[in-house]
Amino acid sequence: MSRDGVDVMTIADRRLRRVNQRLTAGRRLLLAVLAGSDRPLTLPEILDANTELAQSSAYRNLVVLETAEVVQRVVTGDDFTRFELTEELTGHHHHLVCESCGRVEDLAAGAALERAVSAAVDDARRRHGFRVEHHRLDFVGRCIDCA
Amino acid sequence: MSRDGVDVMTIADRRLRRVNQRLTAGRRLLLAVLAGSDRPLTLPEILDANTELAQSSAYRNLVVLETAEVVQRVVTGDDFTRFELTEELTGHHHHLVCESCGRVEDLAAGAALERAVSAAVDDARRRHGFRVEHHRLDFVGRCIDCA
DNA sequence: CTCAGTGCAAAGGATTTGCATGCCG
DNA sequence: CGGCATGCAAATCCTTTGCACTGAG
Repeated sequence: MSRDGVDVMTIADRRLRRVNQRLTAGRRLLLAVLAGSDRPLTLPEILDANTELAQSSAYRNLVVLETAEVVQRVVTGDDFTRFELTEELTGHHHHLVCESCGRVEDLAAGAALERAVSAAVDDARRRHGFRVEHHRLDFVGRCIDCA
Repeated sequence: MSRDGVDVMTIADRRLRRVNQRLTAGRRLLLAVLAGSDRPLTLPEILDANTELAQSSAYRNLVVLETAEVVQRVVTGDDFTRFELTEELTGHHHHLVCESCGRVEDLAAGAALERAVSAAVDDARRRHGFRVEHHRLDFVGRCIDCA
């Protein structure tokens, strides 16, 4: 469980209003599924956990939630895009991507690592004029089941 | 230019043989284009640089080169997968991904950052039983032209 | 009532694949 | 000659979109 469910809904409601969208039943359902997972989920996984919602509505609502900055996409290269709550809701973390089964787990970020990343961000600004907004760090390998 | 062209072909030839594949003219062409770029390229970009090759052949050969561990995919989330030479050929680096225009630039990795990453790798092993093979770090933001 | 949200079905589009042809060894 | 690489065209399949309907306010 990533975070207390009430908080997520409250924040989502506020952010949706900010972009003139409403927190509907379907969106609430999606958020509940994502909040109940400790890893990003594919659309099939989301629908399995939740037979109530049509596939197209799920995709459409995820776009809305993404626009409202409540949900973000995680692209790993396998067939499906995955979705998770934004890091402001779950805390900054990285991903462990199993190249055998495709599974994606969350890994909490450490302070030392983030400090080193900050230095690299400065480097990117200085050497490339690139203004970094955020970063993503994926560790690719074999999960405990596939090892 | 990522690396001396002759080296790339020699290494590619060796690795292709290792998986019972040949270094054909088309594959040589693809490698030359990738070796001549300082950033990962989309398939349309590769074909633009190189009118000689059919789209399907390009895709198919990239799969072969990937299997031979000469080429690797870079997935950023926009419409196209990108391709680059494997890091053993180009050196370890990270990516600057512009969320406005989609452009991807290379950023050389620093020693301090890689040390911190190593520590995180150990952490993943200890806490998740995950065996990390490699990692990818993308900095997402605005490139100098889009800032 | 009105308008946004929903579901179904169809379209879109990057990538993959089938198959006939040609070429390298 | 034999088999693999190639090109064209068609298929795949995740994701998006069109459209008519429904329900909340």
